[in-house]
Amino acid sequence: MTATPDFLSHLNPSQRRAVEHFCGPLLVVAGAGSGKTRALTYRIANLILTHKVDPENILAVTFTNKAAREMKTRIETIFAQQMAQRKHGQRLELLPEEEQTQLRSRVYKKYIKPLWVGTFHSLFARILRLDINKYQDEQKHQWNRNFSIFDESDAQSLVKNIVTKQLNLDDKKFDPRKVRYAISNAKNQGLSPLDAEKEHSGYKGRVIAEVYRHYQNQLASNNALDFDDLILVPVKLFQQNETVLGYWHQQFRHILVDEYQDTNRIQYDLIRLLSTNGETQKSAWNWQDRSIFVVGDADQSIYSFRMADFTILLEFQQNFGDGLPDEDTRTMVKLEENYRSRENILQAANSLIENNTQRIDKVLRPTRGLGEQIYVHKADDEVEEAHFVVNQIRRMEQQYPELNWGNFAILYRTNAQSRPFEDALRGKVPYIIVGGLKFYDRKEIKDSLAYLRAIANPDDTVSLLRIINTPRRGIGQATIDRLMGAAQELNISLWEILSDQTSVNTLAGRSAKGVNSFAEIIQRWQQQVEHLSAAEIVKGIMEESGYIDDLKKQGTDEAENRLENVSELYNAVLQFQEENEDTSLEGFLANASLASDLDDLKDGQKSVSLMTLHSAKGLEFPVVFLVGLEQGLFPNYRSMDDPASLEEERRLCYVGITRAQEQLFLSHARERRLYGNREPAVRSQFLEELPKELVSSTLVKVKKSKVEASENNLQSSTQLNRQTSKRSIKQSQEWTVGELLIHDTFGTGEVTHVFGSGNKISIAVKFSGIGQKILDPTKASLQRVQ
DNA sequence: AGGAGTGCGCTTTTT
DNA sequence: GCGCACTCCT
Repeated sequence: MTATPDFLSHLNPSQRRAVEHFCGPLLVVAGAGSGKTRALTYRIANLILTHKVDPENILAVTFTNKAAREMKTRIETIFAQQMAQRKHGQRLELLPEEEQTQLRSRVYKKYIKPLWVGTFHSLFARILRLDINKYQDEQKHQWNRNFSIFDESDAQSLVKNIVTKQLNLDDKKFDPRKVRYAISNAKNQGLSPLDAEKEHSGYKGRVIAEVYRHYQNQLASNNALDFDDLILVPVKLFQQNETVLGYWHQQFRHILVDEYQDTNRIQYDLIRLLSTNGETQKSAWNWQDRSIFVVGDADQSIYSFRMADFTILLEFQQNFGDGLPDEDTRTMVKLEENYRSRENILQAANSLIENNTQRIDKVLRPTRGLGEQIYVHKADDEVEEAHFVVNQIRRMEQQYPELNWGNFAILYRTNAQSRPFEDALRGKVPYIIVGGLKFYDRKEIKDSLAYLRAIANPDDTVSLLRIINTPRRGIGQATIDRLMGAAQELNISLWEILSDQTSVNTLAGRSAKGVNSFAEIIQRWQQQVEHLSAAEIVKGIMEESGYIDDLKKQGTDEAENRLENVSELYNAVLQFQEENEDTSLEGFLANASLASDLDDLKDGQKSVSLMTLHSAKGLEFPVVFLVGLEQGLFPNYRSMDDPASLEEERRLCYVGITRAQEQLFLSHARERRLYGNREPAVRSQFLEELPKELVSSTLVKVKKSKVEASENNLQSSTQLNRQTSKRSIKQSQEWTVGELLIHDTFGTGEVTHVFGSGNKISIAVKFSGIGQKILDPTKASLQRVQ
């Protein structure tokens, strides 16, 4: 590999400082759209290329699995590019396809696969599968490497069961959801059930601590962990076992954390333990050949309900850095140029966020043209709002050849708002909904996974109970109660009863036959788990259990759909096996529990994206519709009487606005259905916080009667805004000779000629070391420099 | 044991 | 306005 990587020329000076930083701590304050992913990926590449860091010594924490995948792909491209240059003296994309694939797969194997890139949860689930046998909690509970990961609904029902059945409490007074939240809270402060008991003197707190204790006992007896445990257990393990900590400290010499403003205390503890080997004295730290590199933006902190705490970011300079003022510090870099959005959009975002008091001043310098005004649409109700948005999308898609459906996003505060938009889009425009009912939350998928979990981890009683009578095997509640009662009395797991025919025959009475045949199927697959791939097991167990036949027998559309989903799950397993070396059932299950809908959002998919503002973090779209801007909805009524929560809502709005590249539409309705009743709605205060001169509401209103009308009508009603829109889109193509730009694959270049006019522009760009290229600016992905 | 019918409460956001 | 939990009936 080359000694001085030329890819560094793609960076602006601050990005370059961040990328070239080698040892010790560094905080990168990265505003929206300032190229932080670029900084992260280039830095990783540079560590390996320039500083000869072994990829397996790099730990990079991302916020979603999707971000992790993207990061890996981008690093792979950098390496493949370098290799193409060195071995063939050519740009990667100029090589034969076959050659490219081969190069990429070599790069992947050598440099990408050994990297530790993922979310906190997936990375530490992986570490726990290696080391959890060395851990014991305060109450001497232990787990083994086949542990199940309980998702939020598993956790929820466990709590509910404890509150209502085991402790016979009033679930009005002890709302299982609130209790679960309190437990999560305790875990995120690193408190054990015993700590929680000491912490609380009041009745309610003590009861919750008791539920927590029961909850933790049950997790342990199921050999299961919840999401919080995936972070908490490693922290406790590292604290109680310095050999284990030492091992991982040694392993992860370079730690990178993305979206640092959304980490919470316990995640901070984890990172701190790993990077400092548990030394509390700064003077004892040794940064030789080590670094901690975090990237974040306090203005985009939107996960405090998940205990995220952006003061952790603000404290980085004291905790890790030199603590010097901004002018003198060597442990902080600010990325302030925004390469994403039009100036109008940026100014709106900036004005909005200035209404927050809890922030550090940060400027976002625009690098692109002024762009369009922001349109605010006042709709009659949520149905008309949806029609407005959909019609606007159809118009623009038709009008601008450079726009496709995938360039539009509809963002809302709550998942429940998606329905009217789906209704308006259906049959007309391809769309995908991110979030809401996730694939892995569907009944048939949860059932399938329960079969797999029961096979991988026989102690997982929750899963066994889910499927013991699904499909129907004539096993009723009475039988289940007797089996469970016996297990509890003997202090053994349900499975130990089920797998013993004598016990079953005594306890289950007339259902014994069903129970025994169920146990026998599970047992047979358990015995083969080591020899078979996850895919073979899924296929086998779902057929043999009668689950598939049962659905086929039903013959309804719904059952048909469920069958499709089950086979979709099978495909997911196959895909997982292709992408991962760990093809074991446990490997797949861990992945499945931590997967999210967002992970499937692909760029190539030419569909309008519908999602919540939270899901939209980190994404960008040429045209964004931010809908439902009404008091009580956004900002949400639960946040309105608490200043800190209101500021978080405002940050959420800020995140939404800064997703837009070219054009931003905001909408609100005069009245809206809520729980089935029509309620009048008031404009969101956030709308009032935008500078008047940036906003326009003169867009031609589409009347309800026109909604079903043909394209002709749509065209005529758009007359007014056509000119202005056109100007905005065109502006992105206006290039002048001498301008500098960054091309995704060719790097930095200078515009030498501009050909043609109007929509048919092409430009000639001179790239250093590559020469001149003629590009279509509407097709190529270009970033203007300054 | 299992299906059908009724009433109640609910909506933030997610790894 | 919908999903879920509970009850009653076969």
